[in-house]
Amino acid sequence: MTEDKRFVTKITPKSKDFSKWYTEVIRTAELADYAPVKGMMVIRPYGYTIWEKIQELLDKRIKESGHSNAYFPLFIPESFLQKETEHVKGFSPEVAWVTHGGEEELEERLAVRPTSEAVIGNMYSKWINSWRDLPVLINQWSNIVRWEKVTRPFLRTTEFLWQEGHTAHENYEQAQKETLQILSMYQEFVEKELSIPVISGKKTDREKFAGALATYTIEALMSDKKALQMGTSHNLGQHFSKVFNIRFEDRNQNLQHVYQTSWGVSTRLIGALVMAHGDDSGLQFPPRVAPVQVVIVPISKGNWKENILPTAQKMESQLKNSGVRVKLDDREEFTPGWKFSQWEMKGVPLRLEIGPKDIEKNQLIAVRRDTREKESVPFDSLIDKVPHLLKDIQKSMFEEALKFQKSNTYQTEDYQEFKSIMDSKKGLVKAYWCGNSQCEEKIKDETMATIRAVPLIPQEKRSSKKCICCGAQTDTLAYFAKAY
RNA sequence: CGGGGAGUAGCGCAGCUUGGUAAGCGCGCCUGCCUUGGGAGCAGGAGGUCACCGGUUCAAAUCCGGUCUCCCCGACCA
Repeated sequence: MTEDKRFVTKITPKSKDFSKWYTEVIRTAELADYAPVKGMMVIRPYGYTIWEKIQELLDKRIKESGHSNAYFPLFIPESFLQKETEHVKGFSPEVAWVTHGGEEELEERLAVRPTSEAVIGNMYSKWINSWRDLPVLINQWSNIVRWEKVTRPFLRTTEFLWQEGHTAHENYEQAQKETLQILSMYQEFVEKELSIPVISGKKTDREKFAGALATYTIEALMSDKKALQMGTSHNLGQHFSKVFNIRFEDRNQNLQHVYQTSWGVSTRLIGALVMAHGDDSGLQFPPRVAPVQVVIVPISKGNWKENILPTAQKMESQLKNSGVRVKLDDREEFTPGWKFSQWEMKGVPLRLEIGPKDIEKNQLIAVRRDTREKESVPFDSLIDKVPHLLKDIQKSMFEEALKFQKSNTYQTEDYQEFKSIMDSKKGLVKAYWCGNSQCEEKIKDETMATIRAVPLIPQEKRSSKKCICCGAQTDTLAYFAKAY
């Protein structure tokens, strides 16, 4: 009978229906809610706090590596977008257009930015004249609109928030160096702060950014064993500088076009946090980005307001002073058990319980969200113990995810085996690929798997094998997976 | 964009086949009492333009047409 009651408020188990679990958990935990316009969502305070943490931690890295923030306009003249043909072909199906200002029809339509290469290119042509002006290292935090046909909260929404870096350099080598430096910055950021292990590499021509020379990506395996693109870094070469006429006089007094890069990560990272770490009880956030790192639940028993609450409050202020994001749940209307479930669902990494028995023993109980291990902690060591536990949770969440990634990564040279893995177990499959997009296409048609990344393997470590699809000799190894 | 499913209280749903009696259930919410170490109990109470627009009818949550949104599976997509 209690089983029935519990079932009502519980979310759909992840194993039963992953999609349903995903949307339910996002709404129940109040990360986001659907907005009245198709494909758009409201990021609620609890979810937005995570975005603020991501911004804070990534912005620091962006600035430390020499970049500065700026802000470019939301609207882009249609003629700008059309200058780079590949670019416009790539984005035109998903651009939203402004056609009127008030009642007046505009002479030229304005695109709501689907990305900012075009406006920024236009501005760079005015700002850059000499090699002394280079490199230009600018980042912007902004919103983006892409008219997507299929949308899902955080993973793909009509409007989303992101960061886009746009740099200009003297030569190809410097642009390439920047592209790869950013890629490894993203990898380090995602693995350290979000506790999500990624694979990194180059995108195939089919999957690269519209208008780029080369696109590099970090990809992670979600817990339903599908891959998610977490961030990309593009070497744009001179494509945009040629069409936007971004020229400079180089050190040898020759006039030439700059070499550019662009790179971004978006609110999709929040979706990744949900799918990589969540379980049947709900969300699970790594402490570094968790909106609430520690929740204190006083056991409201007997005369608890006099006997227990003051201690709980003291714990709260001690932790707050030592920089921990802590919340004291002193609501009277809920039982402790209810609160336990509630905060687990919301993904709080550490819970501290304090009850009459603990007061007697001068201790409290600490419960980890990831392992659910309970341990008693003496009051005296609270301030030392909590940061230590949080650090450990951060680390072991990464290790758990890495273990999952490894045990769901396969390597095969047999196409039948490849197919059967994609059919049954799913996950990442490493296989040799000839580099031909026809093979890539064929594999996609037959297995639904796409090439997520071609890992960057140094020449001397390469070996030569047969393409999984056509059998041609090749030294290119690729990661295949079904993807979001 | 194609195929399928759905929209009734904050959430999950029943009612629709056969139009009228009935806007109903569980959870949540409010008030009070009592409880509180893993989603307590009792009593009372509030809450609905039945997604929207139009049509048929004496009468529509229920029948018909259209629109919007969400979910699932494809196609497409940094």
